Amino acid sequence: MNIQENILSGIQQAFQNIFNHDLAVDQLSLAPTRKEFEGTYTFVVFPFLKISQTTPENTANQIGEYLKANVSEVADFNVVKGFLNLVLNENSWLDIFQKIYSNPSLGQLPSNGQKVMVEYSSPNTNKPLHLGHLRNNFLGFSVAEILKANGYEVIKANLVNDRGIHICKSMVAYLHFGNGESPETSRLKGDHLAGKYYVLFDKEYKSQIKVLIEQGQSEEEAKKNAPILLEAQEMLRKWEANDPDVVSLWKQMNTWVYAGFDTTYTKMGVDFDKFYYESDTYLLGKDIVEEGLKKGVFFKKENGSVWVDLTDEGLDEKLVLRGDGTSVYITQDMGTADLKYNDFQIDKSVYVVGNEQDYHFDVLFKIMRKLGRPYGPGLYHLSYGMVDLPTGKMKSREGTVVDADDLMQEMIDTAESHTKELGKIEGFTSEQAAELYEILGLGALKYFLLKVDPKKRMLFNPQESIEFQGNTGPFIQYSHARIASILRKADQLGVNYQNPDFSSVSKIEESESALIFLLNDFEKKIKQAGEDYAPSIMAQYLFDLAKEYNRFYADLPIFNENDTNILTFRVALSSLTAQTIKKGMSLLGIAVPERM
RNA sequence: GGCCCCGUAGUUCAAUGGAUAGAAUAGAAGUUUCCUAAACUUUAGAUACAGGUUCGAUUCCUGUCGGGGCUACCA
Repeated sequence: MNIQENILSGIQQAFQNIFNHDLAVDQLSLAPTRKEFEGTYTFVVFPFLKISQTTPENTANQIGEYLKANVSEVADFNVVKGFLNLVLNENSWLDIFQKIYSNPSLGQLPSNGQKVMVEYSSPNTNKPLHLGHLRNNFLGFSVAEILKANGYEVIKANLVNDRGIHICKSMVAYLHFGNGESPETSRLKGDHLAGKYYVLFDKEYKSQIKVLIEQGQSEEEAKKNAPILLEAQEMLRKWEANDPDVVSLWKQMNTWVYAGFDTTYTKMGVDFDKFYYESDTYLLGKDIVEEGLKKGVFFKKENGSVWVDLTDEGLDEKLVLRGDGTSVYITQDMGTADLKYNDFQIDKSVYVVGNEQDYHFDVLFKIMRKLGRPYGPGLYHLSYGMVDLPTGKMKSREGTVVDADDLMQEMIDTAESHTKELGKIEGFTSEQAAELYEILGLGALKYFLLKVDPKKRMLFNPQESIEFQGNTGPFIQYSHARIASILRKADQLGVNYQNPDFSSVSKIEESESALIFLLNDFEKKIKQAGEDYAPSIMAQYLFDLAKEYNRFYADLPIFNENDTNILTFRVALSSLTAQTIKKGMSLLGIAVPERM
């Protein structure tokens, strides 16, 4: 039982003994005391005045007296209006610290026996990844790691969109303008090569439209009749008919693209346990349409098209199969949902997909629940907001995107020049230096994209957004490096902080208890981040922790301390902070350096 | 038009219905014979607007204004 649970159960007893009223513990909660008041935890009594039948002050005072007398950790209390502020005694702080410090599996909750799949990334194979994909990939990876820490068995999945009209566009343009170019001859990464022809397609398409309009067609007609578009559509038909030439070109281009993606994923530091390809799954789901018709969940219209009626759930009627018997996207998504379950018997399934598809997933999940799928209640759309540029939205076709590879490299370069300016790489080999620049550059980028609530739209200003000071990844990394330096010194001096004896430590400074308070919160934050699928909660926490550590660091010079036990305690406190930062940052997919 | 999301310091972000709305950055002023100044300390600055519910509203409800998304037998 941890300290908060202890106090809450004390409050529960207080209500029983003083007001003769039974309350469940989960009706009670503690908030951290604001720093302008004395105390650690605050209990707000306003909601319970009906029970106490007296003034807020009286209620708070009576509960305070009870806690002081009956809960050993509570040393004192004060009451401000309806706020009961609790002061913990010094021994409790040490007890709390020692309990966490001796836990061999810091930041890892025991297995809950559940399996969850996190699908993320899910790129199209006609173009390279951009800034928006970075948010998706970092989010997906981080959420997967956070769920692991919460005790889930996690399967990271990537559903690659490797077929369809967009790939055919790149292929057609390649046939026209490619001259047999390959990644080797052009020295372009494969995904960038495919992207180049996607852009070329659009350029040619637009100029053909212009010509057709000049010849007298309406814009609408011209958009449908442009020869290069007709070619792409014809190519898609051939692909579906398994035309050997088309399939061979398709395989060739995808092979190039995957090699490019591999490089990018490695740089990002993300990975996957399972790949699904839409070329394998795009025909799935038709059996579910049949099933739905039999169960009466779907209905058929006169022209043979199949629909689901979701008006009772506040949505519309939605098409699930075309009149000609061909699939729409949701048909395939139904099939893939079943496929995932059949492959892994997952309890939960998380889809990391942008919020422009909110409606689509709302419909998909409601359908699967109506069909009574066992995994239905565990379906979750992690809907994240777009990343905007100061110039507006990014568009791949028009080339107004921030390329993922370029951006990561710029970050690493910036980290390098910044580090050199500060003169911080004395004694580094060139390999070590290069590794550090990568850790810092990617740390800054990942932290920047993860510190914001995933649901919210965010702005990325390439000039100003990425910094290395303040609420940033490098600030937290720096705090870790500082501690690492202290631990090296402690090791040199033979300080036994691994198995410390704190029996003679009697006084806890304010900056120490504030730090212990935060360290004690780590597990709670892991749970919250998992329940809300929100790495931002972890990011904010780590920033607060690093900030608190730097305050402690400036406040109390460790090696000037004469009392060996106190010195050892402070080194141990530093060590636990470093471990917490390291583990917490790993949940964000961010590495921390030993020196910087 | 219909549906959904969002409006918080100059800027980028916080705040399970709780106290005097927190940070960071940019601005102003300080800290280094002392473990890494990518740090620390001090200072100034914000809930779009109008109602309502509540002991208490940035948070919940209604309306207005502003921004974004969805609205195809596309995804």
